[in-house]
Amino acid sequence: MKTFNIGELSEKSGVASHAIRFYERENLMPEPARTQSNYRRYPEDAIARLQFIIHAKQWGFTLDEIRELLMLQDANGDRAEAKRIAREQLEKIRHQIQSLSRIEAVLSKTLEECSGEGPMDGCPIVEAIAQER
Amino acid sequence: MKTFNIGELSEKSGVASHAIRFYERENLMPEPARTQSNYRRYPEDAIARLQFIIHAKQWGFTLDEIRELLMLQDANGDRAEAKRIAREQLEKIRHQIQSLSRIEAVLSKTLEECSGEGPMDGCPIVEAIAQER
DNA sequence: CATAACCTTAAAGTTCACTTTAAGGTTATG
DNA sequence: CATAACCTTAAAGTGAACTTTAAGGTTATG
Repeated sequence: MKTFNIGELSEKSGVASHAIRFYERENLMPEPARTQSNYRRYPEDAIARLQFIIHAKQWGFTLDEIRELLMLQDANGDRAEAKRIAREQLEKIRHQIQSLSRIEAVLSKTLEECSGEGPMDGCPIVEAIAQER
Repeated sequence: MKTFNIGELSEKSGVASHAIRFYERENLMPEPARTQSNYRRYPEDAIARLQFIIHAKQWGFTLDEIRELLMLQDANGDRAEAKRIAREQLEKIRHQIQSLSRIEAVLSKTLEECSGEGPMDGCPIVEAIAQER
């Protein structure tokens, strides 16, 4: 099986070498084997693990949550736990969508109302922001 | 007209005293008058200004953007500028809603697929995150 | 008139997720 | 065999938006 230096792993995974070391310190990546000269040597599946991290980040998981998921995987832990983490994440995302949608509605309505001409005094945008609600 | 110490303003506006001083350093709040003993003395409209900042933050504006809006107001500047800032903000919010909605769809589908029972090995949630897409 | 509850400043700490810098040691290339 | 291109560590820096701490000075209360 092939093994990689940190630079090669960085290229293959799209994660900067320093970020990989950072993930190691943060217990997201396991400590890899070392060469005689103390260089990190990674097995091939390190690529998949980094890509898991990247995707989980895109899904809005924090590094703390990702660490939890990875620890469950490493321990071949309980699926119910993973489901709980994912469900909490879904809840968070739905909340975000809701509050952003409310803002979107008010902001787009306000923008329609504002001619974009004249001085700030009485500008509907400013007044909408100043509004209590 | 009434004037306030920073603590009273903090209470009335719901913004911590230290945050108010921070906003002053960041040019979001004007330098207020001082008493003989160098205490800040705020006029009543400082409350409205802080509430404007709070609401604009809730709308997702950064402090940089809020500073811009406040400067436009202070200068009684051009409404077209304010509209541009608000339009950019609307664009950002729409983008966020779109990507969150995509994530919501995949995540909720994945959660339905996962029984929540058994070991992690083969868990659809983990596999969905690991997936390239 | 002591002391609690305010106020002042400057500077450092917080969180997140890294990136950058400094000061080296190692390996590959011409 | 010089030198470029890697690798190592520890520590500091980044940015956003504050919060906390330190070390005081001032004002209100019993």
